[in-house]
Amino acid sequence: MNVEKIIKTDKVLALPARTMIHFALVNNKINEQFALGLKPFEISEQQFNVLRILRGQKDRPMNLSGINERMITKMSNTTRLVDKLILKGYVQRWTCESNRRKVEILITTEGKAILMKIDKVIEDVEDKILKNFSEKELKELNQLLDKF
Amino acid sequence: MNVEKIIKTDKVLALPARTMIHFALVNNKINEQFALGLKPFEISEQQFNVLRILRGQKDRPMNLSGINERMITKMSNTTRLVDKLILKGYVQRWTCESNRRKVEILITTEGKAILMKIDKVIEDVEDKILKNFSEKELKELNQLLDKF
DNA sequence: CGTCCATTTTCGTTTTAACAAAACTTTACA
DNA sequence: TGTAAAGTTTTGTTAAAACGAAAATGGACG
Repeated sequence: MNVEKIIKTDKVLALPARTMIHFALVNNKINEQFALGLKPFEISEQQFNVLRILRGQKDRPMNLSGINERMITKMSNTTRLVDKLILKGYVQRWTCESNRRKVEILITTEGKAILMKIDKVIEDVEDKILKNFSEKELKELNQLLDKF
Repeated sequence: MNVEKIIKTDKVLALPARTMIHFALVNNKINEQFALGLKPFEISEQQFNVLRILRGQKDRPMNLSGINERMITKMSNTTRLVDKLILKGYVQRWTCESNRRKVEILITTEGKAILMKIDKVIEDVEDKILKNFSEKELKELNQLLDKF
């Protein structure tokens, strides 16, 4: 990926600015690929994230805050993400017995099933996106990303 | 930034998956900072990009495709970005004499003026985001980003 | 018990993005 | 010239995200 070529400039970009633009371009590329992979499942990337998070808790139900803390979405929208997933039958929700302010959210069997299918596709997408990286380079990249 | 801590997992993530999550987290952080910096100017990041692109062309007017090629937004939305900027008085638009399908878009004096103010803020945001990076590390990061 | 406050979730609204299709102009060419 | 095709921009519609405020419950304390 050549930044200057993509944004069609012949100027020399300052390194920090170039890094920011570079980052945005890569992120865009990644998002496109993920969206493409998820499209056949008619599920958005954030919905997919919710499902992954719920699966990670095994069969322990989570409440909204718990889910939200692990995501980058705003709380108010997490509610709606869960709404969508309920409509599709991938998660269940009920209000918590002991504390009626809370809700308990759990992934369903159907949710787990589709997640397994999606997993394969996502792995392929990841491999495709990262195909130019050696393991060593990936580690270096992760170390650099840690600095943010 | 510690990925596992942020997403509150105690699992060992596969390196490709971790990289993708890492990337998304960093991108989110960057966007938040930029949005915060731009907020006082009541201008979105994409609107800011349009202005920067127009300035880059000096006083040569651009058409929509030209702007759009340098951005990650879809064409149809670039129209609306320009609409917003016209309302604010930062750009002008008229239909091209020689080819009436095209439009000519130009940054105004007001546009250049606000851009100069924004520049300072954006530089600060960049420096803040990248404060943990040495120049050498920034170059390494850019080289790794090129591999995408 | 009643009242105030903190916690948790949801709702309403506005802005932004994605996608598809229409509108308008030019060009080519029969 | 008339008409189809291609190029350029705009519009319409729907889904997603950002932001702020409201609702509902639980806990503390007079």
